[in-house]
Amino acid sequence: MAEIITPRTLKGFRDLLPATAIRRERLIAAAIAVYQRYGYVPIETPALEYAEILTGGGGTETDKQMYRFDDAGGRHVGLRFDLTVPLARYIAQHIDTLGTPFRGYHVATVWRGENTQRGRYREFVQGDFDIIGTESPLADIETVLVVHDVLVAMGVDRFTIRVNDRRILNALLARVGLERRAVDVLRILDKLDRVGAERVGNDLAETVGASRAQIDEVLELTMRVGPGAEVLDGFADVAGGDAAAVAAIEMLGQLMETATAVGISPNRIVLDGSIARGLDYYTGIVFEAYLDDHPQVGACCSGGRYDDLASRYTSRRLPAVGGSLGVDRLLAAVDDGADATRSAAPVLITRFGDDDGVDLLALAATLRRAGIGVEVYPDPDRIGAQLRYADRHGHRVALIIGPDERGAGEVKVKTMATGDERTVPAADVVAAVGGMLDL
RNA sequence: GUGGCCGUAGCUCAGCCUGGUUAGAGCGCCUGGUUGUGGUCCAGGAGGUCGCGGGUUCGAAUCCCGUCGGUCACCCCA
Repeated sequence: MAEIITPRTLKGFRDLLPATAIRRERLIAAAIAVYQRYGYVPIETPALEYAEILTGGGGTETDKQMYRFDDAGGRHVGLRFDLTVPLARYIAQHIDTLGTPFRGYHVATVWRGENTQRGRYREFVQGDFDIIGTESPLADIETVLVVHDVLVAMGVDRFTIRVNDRRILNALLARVGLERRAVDVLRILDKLDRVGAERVGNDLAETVGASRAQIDEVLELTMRVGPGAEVLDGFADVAGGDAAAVAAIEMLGQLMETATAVGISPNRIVLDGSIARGLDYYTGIVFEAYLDDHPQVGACCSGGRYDDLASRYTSRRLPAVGGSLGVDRLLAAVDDGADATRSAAPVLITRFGDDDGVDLLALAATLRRAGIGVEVYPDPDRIGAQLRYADRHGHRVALIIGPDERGAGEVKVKTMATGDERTVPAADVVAAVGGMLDL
C-alpha cells in the first residue's frame, strides 16, 4: 500500500473553501465591472518573467521577496511580485499597437516571499488599473473616482481614500534642503500614522540627520488632514511658490470639487499630507484607501502617478497614473468564513429511484435555457435528505417528480422558504419557477 | 528574515501550569421517529495520528528540543 502523503499547503499559500471563493469572485467581478464602465480594457501577462525584467533597477527589498529560480532550460526566471513592473514591460513592448492614452486593467495573482499575517499572504490577487500616456490632471482625478466606485460596488460601506501629491512633498523637501534624502524621508513619513510624530521626528534626525527646524517643517505638512479648502491652503503654505506643487494643489482642489459635484460623501475622500507611499517611483498624486472598520489589514488599495513607468525598458516617455486593488486584503476584511457551502443555482431537482433520471437532465436543460440556474440531485436518496440538502445549500425552489407526477405529466414545485407546493403541468414549469424566483 | 503568542472532533473551544484508568463540551454531520417532504422537537450514532518528528519518563495532549502551519509586532506592503 502506497504511503499516504499528508495534504498540506505552503506557508502563505492557501486553499479557498467555496464560501470564500465565491466572495473573492464577487469582489473581482465588481471591480472589473467598474473598470469597464470607465473604459478600461483587460490585459494579461505571464506569471513567470525573466528575472532581469523583474529585478532590473528594482529595490533590494523586492529582490529578496521575489520567488526566483532557473528553469529547466537554464533561464533565470522569477514570479511577478506585483503587476506594475510587468505592466511597464508590457507597455514598452506593445504601446505602438495600443496607442495612447491607453486604459488597461490587470487582475492577477502575484507572489512575494515575505512573512505572513492576516490579509498578508505569499500568493495573493491584485487588481490594477492604469491610464498610460497622459499627464492630464483629469486622469489623476478619474483614478481616485475609480477606487471610490470600486469600493462602493463591492458593498464596502465605510472607507476613506487618503490623497496627497508627491510634488508638494518634493517642494517642501527642496525648500528645507532635504531633497537629496527624499527617498529615506518618504519612507519614514509613510509610517507616521503607525508610529506617531515623535518617532518620525526621531527617525528623521537619526537616519537623514534632519535638524529640528527641518523636522518641524516636514511634520507641519504631514499633520494636515481633511476634506476642506483649509488643508489645501496649508499645502500651499508649506510648498512655497514651487510651480509643480502649485499645479498639484490645483489638481487636488479639482479632485475635491469633482467629488462634491458627483455626490461622493465628504469623508470618503480626504486630503492627507502624511500619505507618502514608500515606493520612490511615484511622481505626482499618491493615494491609499483604508477600510474604516478594518484598519489592521492596512491599505486595501493604493496607487498614484508614475511618469517614468517604462523608462527601464524604453527611451520613450510614458507617463502613467493608476491604482492597485488588494483583492485578498479586502477579502480578509469582508470574509468571516461563516457560511456553509451554498449552491450557485437557485433550483434543485430532486430524484426518485423509479427510473434512470435522465428526464431530469432534460428538464434542467429547459430551465437553464430560460436563464434559471438548476442543480440535479444525482442519487435517489430519501426525499427528506434531498430536501435537507436543498435547505442547507440555499436552494430556493425544489422540483419533485415522483411516480405520481410523472404519470400525470406534472411537476411539483416547492418553495423552500414557505414550504408551499404547487403541482403544475410539465410544460408550465419554466413559467412557474420563474414566477417564484421573481424573474 | 527577527521576536512573542497559538496549533485538541468539520467549526469554536475546555483539559496542559501541579504528566497517570476508555480525551470532553457546544454547534455541525449521520440515522430513526415521518413506507414521497427540509427548516422545530425527541431519541440514538459516527467522527480525534491531541499539527508533525524526536527526547525525558514506568507512563506525555500535558514537560523539553526541532519542524510545519496560523497569528501579532518589526520590516515591508495589496
